[in-house]
Amino acid sequence: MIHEPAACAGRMLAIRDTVELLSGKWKIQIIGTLVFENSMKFMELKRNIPGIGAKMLSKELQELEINQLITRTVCDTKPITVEYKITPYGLTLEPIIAELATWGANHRKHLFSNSN
Amino acid sequence: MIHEPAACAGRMLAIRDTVELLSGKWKIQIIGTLVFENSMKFMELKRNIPGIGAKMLSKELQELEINQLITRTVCDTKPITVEYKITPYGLTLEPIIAELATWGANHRKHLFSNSN
DNA sequence: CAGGATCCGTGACGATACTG
DNA sequence: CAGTATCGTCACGGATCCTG
Repeated sequence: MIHEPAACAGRMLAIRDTVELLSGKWKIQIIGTLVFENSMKFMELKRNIPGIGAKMLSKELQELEINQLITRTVCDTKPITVEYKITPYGLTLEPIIAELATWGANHRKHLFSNSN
Repeated sequence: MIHEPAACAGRMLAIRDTVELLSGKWKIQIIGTLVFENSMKFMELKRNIPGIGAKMLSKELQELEINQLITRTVCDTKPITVEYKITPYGLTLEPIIAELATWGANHRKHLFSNSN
């Protein structure tokens, strides 16, 4: 963590890249559950992420797949079924997810201790 | 990091909270520069974040201030000047920012090694 | 210089209905 | 069940002008 202007600019660019990759209302949540569960069916994901619609889930999953963060596998079960799995590269995001989770948990306590 | 359903739901909630707090196109970048520079004038921030407009910068700063992540101080200089500073609580976000930055940097290498 | 007021376009997002 | 197609909306975000 050096503090020169050039390094700072590069750091900002890196941040921008990551944020853009995880843009959208649901991507972080999707990655968050897949990092934990490793693998999940479309319907399970939909149930696990309250409020998301099929269209949005489908779209976000496609974008995540394009970026090599997850894989999509069609299982030939009775009614067709699709399994989404996090890739090794996607697992790389785990530290970010973990930080977001622990910060959010602490934030709850913070709000509470301020008598909210 | 236990793996029971209840803990999972709580974790998702925490993630959601954090993401919401940092929602918007610019908040993470603003926090990112303030975590580094600690304190900055409005105009410096605007120069430091390419593409942002005065209205957006102002709005995002207000929301960050409401959430106790930064402070706003009016300096009575010749033409008035406002200084934004990260709070101790705001500094708490540093691990998240750091993770985003290092991941983004690695992502660049990843894309390069895949001959893009 | 900081930032509010106003106007406006775009696209992200949602609901519904439909196919294989 | 998984996904697409179609349609509609609203708020996010940008450009410009104006004030203390």
